[in-house]
Amino acid sequence: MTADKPLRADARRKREALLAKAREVFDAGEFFDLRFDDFARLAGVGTGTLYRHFPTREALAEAVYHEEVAGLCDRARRLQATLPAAEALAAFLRGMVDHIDAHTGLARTLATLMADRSGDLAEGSRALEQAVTDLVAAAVRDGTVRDDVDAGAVLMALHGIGAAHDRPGWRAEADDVITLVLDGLRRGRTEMAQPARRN
Amino acid sequence: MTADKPLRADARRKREALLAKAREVFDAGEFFDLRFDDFARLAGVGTGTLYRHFPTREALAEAVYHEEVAGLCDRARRLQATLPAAEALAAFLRGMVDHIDAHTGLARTLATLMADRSGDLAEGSRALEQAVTDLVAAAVRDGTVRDDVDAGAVLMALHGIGAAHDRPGWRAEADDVITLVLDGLRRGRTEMAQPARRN
DNA sequence: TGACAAGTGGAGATGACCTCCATATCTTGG
DNA sequence: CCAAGATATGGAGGTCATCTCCACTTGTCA
Repeated sequence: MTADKPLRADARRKREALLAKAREVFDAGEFFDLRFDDFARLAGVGTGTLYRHFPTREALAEAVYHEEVAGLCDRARRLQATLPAAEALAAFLRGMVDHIDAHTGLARTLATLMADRSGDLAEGSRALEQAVTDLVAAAVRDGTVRDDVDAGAVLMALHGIGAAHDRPGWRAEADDVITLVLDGLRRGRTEMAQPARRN
Repeated sequence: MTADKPLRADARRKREALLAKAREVFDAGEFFDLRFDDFARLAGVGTGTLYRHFPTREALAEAVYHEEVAGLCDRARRLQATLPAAEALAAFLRGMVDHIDAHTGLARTLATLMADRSGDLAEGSRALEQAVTDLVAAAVRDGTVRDDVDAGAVLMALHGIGAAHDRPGWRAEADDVITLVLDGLRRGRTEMAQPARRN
């Protein structure tokens, strides 16, 4: 998988410059308002070089996203190691909202990419999904969370939060989504909520 | 608002043709794989005519989306008139999943547009939002649903469902999201779910 | 240090988007 | 019914972002 060849010193430097500038532009939310060529210039690199390192906008985004996700996964692991399962899950989800809130531009960018070509980001997402799945599984194991809903549902809810981040009352609503999910995850309680599954 | 001038017979016909073809292409999920010019040809119309009626892709989408939303709002009103508030809400949300499931291409298209330029669809969305808000408000009024979460949170969750519609286990996960939301909406239950709001 | 490999940058081809206007089609008053 | 004016059409062509290509520079290794 990561059988990448050594990469010349020169090249690594340019690549780093591109990533650094990309992170900056991401956070400013200007990723899509910028001509891709201009972005190259902005990073002090020729167009050709940009395209060599990142063949598409999405590839560049994926690279940034990757580090982002790695950080979040670390956090999930730390929480899981130091808190009871249910609290770890709650803390993680609350933290996600904080994180998105603190990096609005990045959230906007990623939401767009997700919707556009979710395939390209799927690999990065997988790690995040795994982290959430682990958190939920642990809580199910110790009986604090119901076992009849898929962790994917939590991912979907998170996705909704990220994708809708430009709503006026975003922060409050996002917190409410988490509240609903966490309360909904408590064991039992399915009276008015049977899916009318057809065939 | 709708102070549109009469529109010539000819023009109306073309416009209708465009909308019909658009709906078709939407449902097939090919909306973004098609050159906009080619779409005009496909609908049997010149490029100029296409652009006159719908200045942008988004404008065209908005028109299709508008009818879509009108149908959903009707449904919400009917449910609200014939069922107890909580059941109406549940039925509506379950029905949304069915609807999206039955119109995958459309869901994909709308999700993309939402993320890209949510501003353009905001007007259409507003009607849907109002419908959900009404359903929730009624359920809050008769005491079956908690009053401390915003209806916007439900919208966000729905958004997540729509946006993630290409996940492998979509249907089951979508049902689970609704289950979580509905169970979470039941009164009380906030022990492990306090938002750690900062300032 | 020389020679080969690896990487660079930017000029220009490509192709999608949108504008513009000469032409065609409706409509309406006489 | 028919002219005249208003309204709408379509597609050729301009504009501009994207991406390719290759002559040249820079790094690496013996």
